[in-house]
Amino acid sequence: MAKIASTVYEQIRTAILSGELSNSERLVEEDLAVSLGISRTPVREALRRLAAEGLVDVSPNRGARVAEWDADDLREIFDLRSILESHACELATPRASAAEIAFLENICDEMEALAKTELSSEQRLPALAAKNRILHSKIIEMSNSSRLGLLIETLIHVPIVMQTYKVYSPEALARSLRHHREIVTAMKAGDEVWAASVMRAHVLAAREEVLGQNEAE
Amino acid sequence: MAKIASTVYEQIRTAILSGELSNSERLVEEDLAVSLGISRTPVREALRRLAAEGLVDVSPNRGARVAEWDADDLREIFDLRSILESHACELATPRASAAEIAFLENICDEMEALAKTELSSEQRLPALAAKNRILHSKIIEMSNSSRLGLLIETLIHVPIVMQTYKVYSPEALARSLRHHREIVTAMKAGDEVWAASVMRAHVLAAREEVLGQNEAE
DNA sequence: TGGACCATCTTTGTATACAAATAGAGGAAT
DNA sequence: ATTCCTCTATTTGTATACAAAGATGGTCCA
Repeated sequence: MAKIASTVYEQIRTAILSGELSNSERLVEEDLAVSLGISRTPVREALRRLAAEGLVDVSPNRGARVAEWDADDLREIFDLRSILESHACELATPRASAAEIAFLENICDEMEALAKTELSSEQRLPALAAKNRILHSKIIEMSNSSRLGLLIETLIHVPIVMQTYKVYSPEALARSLRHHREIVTAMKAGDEVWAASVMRAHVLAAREEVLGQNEAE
Repeated sequence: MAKIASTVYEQIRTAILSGELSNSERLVEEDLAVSLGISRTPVREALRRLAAEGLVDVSPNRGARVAEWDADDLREIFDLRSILESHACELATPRASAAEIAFLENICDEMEALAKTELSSEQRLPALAAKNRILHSKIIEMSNSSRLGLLIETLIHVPIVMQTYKVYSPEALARSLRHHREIVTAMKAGDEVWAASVMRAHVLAAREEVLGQNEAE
């Protein structure tokens, strides 16, 4: 898109997803514009775009605020993710090439290796979360349905969802890795029903983990 | 949203969905603005919003065109609809009140009555299509998942999908009505698996009908 | 003290002006 | 005739200006 507008879009978006702008903070066009040294026009465009994605709420004549998510939102999001990512597995399995399966297996190997290292949680979890995202994205990409990918993207681009691994217990993490391995095994075997089922369970397990953690706060 | 911007958004949107703006027509901001007697600013905002919904494609510095959909897009759309609307049935069934079931049964009655009248296709089909949309929307609303509703909305707001009934053969129409009746019966019985299964079949049948018609052209 | 009303100040919505980028027409060279 | 180039005309992207709608704060009255 536009040069400046998409840059500021990315900036605000990253700030929201990383959590540094959360708390239904007000986003005043003029303030953002001067702090970025640009005019209101591209800021406005970026905000409207973020609103369309659901990352900010805008009310007429009252401006934009960072969107908020409660436990019910999270339930909904993980519920839909479980349906859609499971469907992605189903579509991807019969199309998977040997190279793609090898790629997925490699990520599983790396994640298992990472989990065993003596690094602190602060170092390990972001690395694991990154690989987790790559694995999920790859499967979605393999499903060859661009719309499916877009739908899932709009769902998972929510701060808490993006930081899922940060709230995982060691047991939950171990289980997550076993799910991954089993999903890839099922895909390699060409068993799409198996793969889809485990993916469903995998995402629903993540939901329980996140919701439990969230209520504890 | 804004007064003018949302009005023009609705106008362009309706024009696209009704098909009067199809054919990947170019949408020049200035032209739209003068023809509506307003400035480019709200037009621009409307176009970006339509782009976010997928109804128009915009390229940097090159403007907006009405989006196009091919057979593969339709396959994808109906595939995802079948998954999501089926899930809506599953969620809606255990929550359905007697009044809601009665409402759905009433729509089934009306559609069956309409199908039997001697009106010409030109009069009958739009009326049936309208009631069909109400029935599907009601079930989605009953699922009580706002995000699910939004996802489905972004999928079905595509010209050809909106005009599905217009390409139905009499047999396909009859089958569609029987599906509806069976879905409602299953929901009334509290059998969410039954309801979801028929809904899945219902949407996939629509896909075949639309794709068959589309290839024939 | 509490609440309603008014003035003002802030912030959004729209219009206009200007800069940057692209598309298209026309001409020159092969 | 075809291809490539340049120049111009359109069109988009951004900045600024102004109008309209909300928020804010203070005063007056009970």
